Amino acid sequence: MAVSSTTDSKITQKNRQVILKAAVQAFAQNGFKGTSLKQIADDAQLPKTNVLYYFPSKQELYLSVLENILHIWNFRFDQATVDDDPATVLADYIAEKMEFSRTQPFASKVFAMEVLNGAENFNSAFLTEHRRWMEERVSVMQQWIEEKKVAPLEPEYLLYHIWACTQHYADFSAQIRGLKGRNMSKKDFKIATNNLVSLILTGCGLTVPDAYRSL
Amino acid sequence: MAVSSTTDSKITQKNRQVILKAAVQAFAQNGFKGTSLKQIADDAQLPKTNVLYYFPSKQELYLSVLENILHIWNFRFDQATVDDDPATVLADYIAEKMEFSRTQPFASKVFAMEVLNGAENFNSAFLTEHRRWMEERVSVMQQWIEEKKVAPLEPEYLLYHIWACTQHYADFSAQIRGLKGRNMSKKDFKIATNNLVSLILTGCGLTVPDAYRSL
DNA sequence: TCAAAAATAGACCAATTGGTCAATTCTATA
DNA sequence: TATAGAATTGACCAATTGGTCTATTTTTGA
Repeated sequence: MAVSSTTDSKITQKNRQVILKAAVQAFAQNGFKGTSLKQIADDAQLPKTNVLYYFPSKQELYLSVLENILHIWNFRFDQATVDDDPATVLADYIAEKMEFSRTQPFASKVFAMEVLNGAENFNSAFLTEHRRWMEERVSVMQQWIEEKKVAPLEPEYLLYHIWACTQHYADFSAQIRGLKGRNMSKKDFKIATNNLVSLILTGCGLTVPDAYRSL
Repeated sequence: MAVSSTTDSKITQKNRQVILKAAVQAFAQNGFKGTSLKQIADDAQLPKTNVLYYFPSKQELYLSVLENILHIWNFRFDQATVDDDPATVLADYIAEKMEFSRTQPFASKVFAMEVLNGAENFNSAFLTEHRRWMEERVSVMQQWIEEKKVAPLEPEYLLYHIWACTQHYADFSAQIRGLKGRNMSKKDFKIATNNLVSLILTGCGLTVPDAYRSL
């Protein structure tokens, strides 16, 4: 659904992408109910009727946006096993999620707002996959703990904390901008990432890899 | 503004509170634009006209809700000095914020959504106070670091991470519920708090106080 | 007790909303 | 080049929105 099928014409593909891009930003700024089709159409520089030509309804458009986001989300999930080095795996995962927050803040915000509003638009396929992923990660981390490689923290909560911190830089960028007086630069993100990696890895009893050492 | 003035009658005070309570939940679930006065009125079991009798407009009602939240927010900010024990101060602050997430999830969600949507409704007074508070906390933590009591992490980012993790349990409760299959109990919050305290304090090179030890 | 003020409430309004329909223009291909 | 299908577009519609106005009821305090 989310991926444009190959049977679509060039024009359809382009217009659908233009609309989706405008929609992500609009939904991120005003939520589902707060966003009007006119606003999306204006942003996409298309008449409103055209938006409804490419997406049957506002709800369907929103679901497409959401599906795209979840697709990226899952794509980026790591595939670590027990034999990998916990420090490297966790540090890289944190860095990857930070990079997502930096480059795709609107996607993160739409996801956040959907969850905030009750997450009633996630389909059961996503939830199933999400749970399975979680179980597998928890299992790997539990083995790390048994092997005394990682401090005995609940893996489930550790994952929540990693998500919370990394997504915070996208979702709460307005608050950070207010405090800093400016938007976070690429360099700021680098510093934040290293600080976060250091905090969490040290908190887990791990040594911080050299690549994340400068503070 | 947010605090009901003493000149208001009993009826006014009660009705304003009933409306505010309904409004917090409604705004948390649908955002500002997505919430209708009719919905708030129905939740408050009052005719819509009555809501507009107590609050001049939807915008003013929203600002009142926001001001109440910010008031609580600042109220709870700690007042630690250099001479206090970093471990105790940070652990208690984390626990306090977790308790806020547990008992006032809707307030946290409205705050989150306001920031998510650009934080354009925060008045400059809040921003000024927010910045001042931040500077003072950062200053205290920097001195702790200089005295080698705390690991050399950027205080600013450490605070972001504490906010992110603690608020996550309110703002992303729907996601956690989806993964856990149920809402978090009081006991779950206790476990999450101890895990978080352990993670962050250890990450800062501090010893976890006994009160937060059981995992 | 009784009048002034506070509170309640229904009827109503203009603006915006998501969405439909029919007419027109463009594009690909046989 | 002719034509079928794809794409564009403006006119339009019913429903919902925030908000006003006016009339009625309830409460308060001299």
